[in-house]
Amino acid sequence: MADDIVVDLVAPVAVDTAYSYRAPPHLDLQPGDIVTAPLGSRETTAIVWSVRRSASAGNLKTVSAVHDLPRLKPRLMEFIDWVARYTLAPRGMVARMAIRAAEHIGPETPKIGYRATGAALERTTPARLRTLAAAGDFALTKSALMQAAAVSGGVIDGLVDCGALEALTLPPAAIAGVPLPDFAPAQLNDLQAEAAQALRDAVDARAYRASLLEGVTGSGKTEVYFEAVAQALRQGGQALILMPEIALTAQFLERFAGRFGVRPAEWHSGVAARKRARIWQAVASGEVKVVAGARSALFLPFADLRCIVVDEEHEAAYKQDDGVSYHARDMAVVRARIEKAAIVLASATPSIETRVNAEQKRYDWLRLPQRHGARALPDLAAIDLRKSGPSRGQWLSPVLQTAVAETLSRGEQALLFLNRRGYAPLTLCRACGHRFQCPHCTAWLVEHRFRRALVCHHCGHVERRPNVCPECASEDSLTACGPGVERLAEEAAVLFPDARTLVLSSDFPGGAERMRAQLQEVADGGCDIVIGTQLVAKGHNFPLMTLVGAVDADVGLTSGDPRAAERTFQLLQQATGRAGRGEKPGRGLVQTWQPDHPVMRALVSGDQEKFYAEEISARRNAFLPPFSRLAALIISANDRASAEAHARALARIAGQLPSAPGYAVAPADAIADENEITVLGPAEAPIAVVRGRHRFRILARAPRGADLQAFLRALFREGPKERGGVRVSIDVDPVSFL
DNA sequence: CTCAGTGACACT
DNA sequence: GTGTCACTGAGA
Repeated sequence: MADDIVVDLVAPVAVDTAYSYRAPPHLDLQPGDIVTAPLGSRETTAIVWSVRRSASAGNLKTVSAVHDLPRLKPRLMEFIDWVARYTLAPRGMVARMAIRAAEHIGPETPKIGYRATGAALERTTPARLRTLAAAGDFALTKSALMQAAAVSGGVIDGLVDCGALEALTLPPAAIAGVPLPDFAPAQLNDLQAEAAQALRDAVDARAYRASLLEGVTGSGKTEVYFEAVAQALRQGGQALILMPEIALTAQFLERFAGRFGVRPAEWHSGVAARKRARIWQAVASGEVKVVAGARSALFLPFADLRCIVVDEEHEAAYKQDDGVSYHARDMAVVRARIEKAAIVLASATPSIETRVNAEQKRYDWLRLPQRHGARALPDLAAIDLRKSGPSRGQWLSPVLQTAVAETLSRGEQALLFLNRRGYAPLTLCRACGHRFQCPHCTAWLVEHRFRRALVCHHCGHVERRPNVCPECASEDSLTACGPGVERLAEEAAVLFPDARTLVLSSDFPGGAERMRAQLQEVADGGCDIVIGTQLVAKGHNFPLMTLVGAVDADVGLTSGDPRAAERTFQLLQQATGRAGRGEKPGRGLVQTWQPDHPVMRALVSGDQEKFYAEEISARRNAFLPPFSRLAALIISANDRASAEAHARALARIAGQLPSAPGYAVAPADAIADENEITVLGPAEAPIAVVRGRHRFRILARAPRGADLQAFLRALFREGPKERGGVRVSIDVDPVSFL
């Protein structure tokens, strides 16, 4: 009897192991094929991971069918394996990210268009005439025609029946045009040209090569990395540009089109499932040459990837926290290594991790220290809130008020930047001193006057803002303390009653689409004063903006996270960098209580190097990333007590594992031994409450090179059995250390 | 005694 | 991830 063919399939389910199936010989399955197979009581899509011969496949289920999709390349499969091992996520879940989009490939429903034939009508009605007038020679879809002629579908059907309109099947729209590497090359200055040449060489090398492209806002980083993309195109290869979701704007796509003639294929959560499926296919076939996408684009099945760009490399948004938790910037480097491609990490304010990699020569280091063209960097000054702060009940100091007034009088835009959503960060009772605190965490409740609610920004808890103090029952005694963007808008409306003011905050309804529209409106000059949280600081150009006021620059500095200084510096640098990107020079005013803080000094003096030097040595001394590696176990349950009990039990067991010399309840300063894995025990309070689940966290810290993954796997194996709805997940390379 | 809601478990 | 099964508590 002939041997049976057996295939091992990785299904998009939360398991790590591949399942074996019998393969019908006529399917001729190869690794990378996408198939359907029975799993439990249903049929699932799965990836053929390996093919072998076996004497007895008698008790195995049989593969049902092969999809008519391009085979996944071995390099993508290797990447999936790598990510799963590194992040300790089930391999099936990582595979799912790579093929999720393909599952929406259905038989393409052909679009029907309608066109006037010119045939005479037996009976004319106003609706029919309108429709024929709107129809013309171009075929329009039914809904477009209905809209244009303001008629219902019945009229169109009637016209088709009597021959005045004809229905045609429209050819499917091309998913993306072909970008031309030499469509409109930018004029580069000497430094840019030099950096661009280095990147072209890196792409030409056809080998893994990582480069940090560090350049101040406005120095023309984009033009430079476009040259790397162009070089990949000249070779007939593909390129991927990763960006934080918020930065993927029409503005960027147009800029790309200006350089290459067409827009790149777009990949983010706002793209419809069907369209994503088509892009997925076109990327696999090599038809799509350039993808600009959010972090999930990293798992696309590129046919021939030669270049990856990670724009705004330092952004925390590259970290995915739900489901498989991975850092897209780091995984992009891994993908580039596997694909033997060039990778460019671009930022004005690189992460400490990337800077250290550049300094240690793991990455090439390309620097653009000046702004492109004649534009100077904005003129920055600190406003010492202790000496020249605003009067009581106000948040804008006299200096800033004057600056805004001057800016408005010149017809230019001002940005008031305050990284605090809502109306006021704290509400207290003047009568009894009661402070509104979140029942689940230790955070204050933030008043959102617009929604008439008190909100916990830590865990999402919402309650109605009462009029009476819940503690002492006094009426009208509740006072808002401190500013939020809503309160700032109130102040701006009083100070500048004639200015058009727009508040931009991520918690306003309407989602990402509305946000993009509003950012565009600002860029087009649709308002005079923009009041915004961190999202206005990022990735968008406002050519008319000449003044940026950081209203409370110290926000975030006291959060206790060792990355706080780095993040505050990056944020303020980016926010103030919004000023003066158009024709006119910009100015930045930074209101701070701590003008002597290293972050403020570095910001105002422009001495970024000193800041990096200090931060890096502080990290080295504290044995923090990138001089160690961190992973967090996240223990969550609906019931706080069981989550906490489980976290404590896990920490206790971790302390007994051979590779762990012990654990400390106090974080950060408890290093048992720099050469061994240290477990920092569970915090007393839950880290957060997410969707009703209380989350505790245990940190594990390991020296570079230690097998942190093996340790965590052992901890899982030896750990207490999960019960009481307790779930444990792992976050390798957490963005926040605490 | 039935039914919806919850959690544990297995899936080749 | 998702379907199934056992178990629970509310209601006829």
